Amino acid sequence: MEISTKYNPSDIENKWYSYWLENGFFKSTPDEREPYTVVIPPPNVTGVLHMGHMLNNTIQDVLVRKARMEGKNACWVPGTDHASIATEAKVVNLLKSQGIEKSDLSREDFLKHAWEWKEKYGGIILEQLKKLGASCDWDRTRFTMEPKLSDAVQDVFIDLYNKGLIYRGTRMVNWDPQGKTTLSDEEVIFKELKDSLYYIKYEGVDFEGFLEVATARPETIAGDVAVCVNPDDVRYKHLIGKQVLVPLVNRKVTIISDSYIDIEFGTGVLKVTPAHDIHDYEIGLKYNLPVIDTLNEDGSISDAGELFIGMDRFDARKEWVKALNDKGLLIKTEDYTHNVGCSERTDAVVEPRISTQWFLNMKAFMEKNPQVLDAVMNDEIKFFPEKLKNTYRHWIENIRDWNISRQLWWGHRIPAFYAPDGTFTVAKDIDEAVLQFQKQGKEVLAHDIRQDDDVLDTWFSSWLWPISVFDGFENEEEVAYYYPTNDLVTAPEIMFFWVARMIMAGYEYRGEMPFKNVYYTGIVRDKLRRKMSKSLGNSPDPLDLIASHGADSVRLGMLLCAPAGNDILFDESQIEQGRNFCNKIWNAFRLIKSWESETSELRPYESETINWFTARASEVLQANELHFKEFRLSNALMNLYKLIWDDFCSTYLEGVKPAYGEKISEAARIASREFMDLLMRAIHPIMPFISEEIHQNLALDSKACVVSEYPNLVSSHKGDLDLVLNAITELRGLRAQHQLSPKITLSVWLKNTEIDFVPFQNMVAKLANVIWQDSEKEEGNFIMIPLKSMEMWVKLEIEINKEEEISKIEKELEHLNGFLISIQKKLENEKFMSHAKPDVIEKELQKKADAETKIKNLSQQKQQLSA
RNA sequence: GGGGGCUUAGCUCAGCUGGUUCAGAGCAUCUGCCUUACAAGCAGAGGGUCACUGGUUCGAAUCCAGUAGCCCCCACCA
Repeated sequence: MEISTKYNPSDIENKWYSYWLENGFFKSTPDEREPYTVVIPPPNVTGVLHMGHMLNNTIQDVLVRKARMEGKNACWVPGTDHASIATEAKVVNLLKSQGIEKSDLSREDFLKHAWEWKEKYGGIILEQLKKLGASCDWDRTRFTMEPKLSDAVQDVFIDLYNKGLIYRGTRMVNWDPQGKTTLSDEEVIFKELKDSLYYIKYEGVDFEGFLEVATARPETIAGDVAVCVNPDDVRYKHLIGKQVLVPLVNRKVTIISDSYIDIEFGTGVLKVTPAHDIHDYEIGLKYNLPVIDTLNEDGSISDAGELFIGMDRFDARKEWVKALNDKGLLIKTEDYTHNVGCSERTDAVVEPRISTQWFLNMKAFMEKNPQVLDAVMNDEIKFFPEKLKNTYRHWIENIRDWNISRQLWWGHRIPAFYAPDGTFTVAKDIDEAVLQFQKQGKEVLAHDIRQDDDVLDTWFSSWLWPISVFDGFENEEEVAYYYPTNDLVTAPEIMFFWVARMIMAGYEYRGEMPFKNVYYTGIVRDKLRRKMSKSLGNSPDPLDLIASHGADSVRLGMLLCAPAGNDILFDESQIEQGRNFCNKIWNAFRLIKSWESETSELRPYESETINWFTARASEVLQANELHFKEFRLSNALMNLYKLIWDDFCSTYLEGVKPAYGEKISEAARIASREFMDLLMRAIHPIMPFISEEIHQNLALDSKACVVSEYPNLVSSHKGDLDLVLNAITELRGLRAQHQLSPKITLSVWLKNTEIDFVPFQNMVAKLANVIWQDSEKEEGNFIMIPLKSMEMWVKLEIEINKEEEISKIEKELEHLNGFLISIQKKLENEKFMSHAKPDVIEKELQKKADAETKIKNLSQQKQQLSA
């Protein structure tokens, strides 16, 4: 049957993916083999595949597939994250579009809607990963909010509470007025905003005149409880202790002093608003000032705000400015650029807010688990790229308490229960809570008790992922085998959110690291270095790319330029390169497939070519082992790309290819099929589909490619073919240089042959289109090409410009002589001879000898031309 | 403000412990080819003061210091 000249991925990909699933090749159960484990960074359950996922999961798949082929028990655990705030926001929006407000729903009803959403959209992203070829053990798919994982989360919360590491406290926290929840410090992103700085009059009560206060937030003026100056500020020293009127609300507040105040900034006078600024809050605590919270949870002005009650904070700001101006209290307005914290999820400007929340005491935790930092610093857990170790250390060393409670419904509800008197206990369920209260001597019944309304930060479940996906909190069977996992592939931006915390949970609950290596991928950007995002519209849909070019092409395109930690500049042309490569492979396969053989022994050039390629392939495979170990996947890929395209297709196949009308020897045909298969196995982790197709088609063994052996060749016998290839390249170059049509046959003869060239003559004749002469042709124009110490003479059918040739040779001679002199100088240099290592000197001597030979050859050639 | 990193061909990047056959690769460009696997191909070619300035060394793209530009992380002065 005729095979198409183009590789057609779509049918092939579906066929083999189903085949792999049907045969259970991705399944893993503990056995006597060495485990190789990867847990997927669980994508948001409501998410869809974007380019970042593509990159990330392609890398994981490469690692997992290679390990599987190396005979390890490869286990890649997939799953999704409930993504508390992100999912809840989506559900809230969906309901809103149906005219339903979250506030109109009970917790139970809302959760019903949320689960419906999850059931409907939750599997999409995993289905998309299958299109990419991801070889996850799908039977192990987990979800962070499924019962077992939820149990683990609650148990851990209770355990940490009992250990005194989790506490409930009133602190200034980050408040997202849109999500109406607190956020951890990591969920706040600072963005540069252009605002105004307003200079406002605070009239003196018991002194003449006024103080000028600069603020960016006039809408919080109603929350002012003092103004503060630096005690050393000569402008205001005499006013300390006196009073001013808070504008518009006319509250009398005292002028206090604190060294925190920067004399240089603004007017050197700070309005103290403890409810709305972390530093003001601290000053308030220090001087025992009241707290007036002028904002509601949705960011509108509260009753305590007195003016513009109910208005949104940003509208209220404008109104305040207008009102201040009307009263003549606004002195001036300056443009002001500063950084403002925004919610990672909702992008709303975050408000500092005093609130009672649950916290994890990180300092105490770290003191208990010093390995969390040490293991990374001493490379027990290796980071790729290594430079991120510093970032990690800095964060750990400056770690602050982790706010783990969220005012949301979608998530793991905090297992804390409150008695009517306001005291609480932490317990697995309400019955246990009753028992605990009773132990404390409180007579409460179940219906008197109220569970905490809040849920836990999403990452409070994700940090258990490498343990909980193996049910490691309830039985040892699987976790003992699979844990610690091997490689984690993730983005640097979630190093603190997730990676660091998994390491923490790992040491706390397993006494061991959760993974041995962390590969941080870069961000996928477009050609203009902009981050690919939905909102910018510069991100292609990965599924479209797969549909039009094939998964293998997409995977190759992604990996071609994705060194660890470097951003990848994605361009569809890279995928075209992948597609071209697939075609190249495909056509090599077609060629081999088409060969008819005859039962003859290996011809000398066939056997030389086979030896040469064996050595080349072995060289590349050896080098790649190191590349893979160091996660230099793009290097490994490039090596394979060149091995297949240049060494196999351009050299090997052209070398053994029979001349027109002739047949290949059976032995060479078999060798070629074996090489083809070897290359397919080598490239399989990167391009699983085309390699499986060809491997199965060649049918050299009964195993599927996906579970066949990863090739490991050891051969260093390269033979003399390099010199021959050199000759071919020279001849082709000569032809191109003189614009000789490939149809013209050149006459060639050799002098001073140092190897037996005869076996290769046919090959050279075929690939460079030459005919061999037995002896010198004394007539006509000829040119000498040096091949090491050999000389190859070529008779040209055209007139050559002797002077041009001579000047070319002279130029080269000049260069070589310069080179020779520099080496000679070096060798005469006593310091070099005494300092340099023997092998370096040896090398230099060899260079010298080679240069001398070349010079000799060229001089001779020059002489010949001049004659 | 603190910390880290980057600067090598038009583009994206390799260059591990210093040694001028290490100045490289892929893509792009140019030239010639519809050669009986592949024009999504084949065969050739051009292209870089390795950011700048000093220093260490017999020898520096490679080590050190400073300068300039870019990037990332952390902090977040009203």
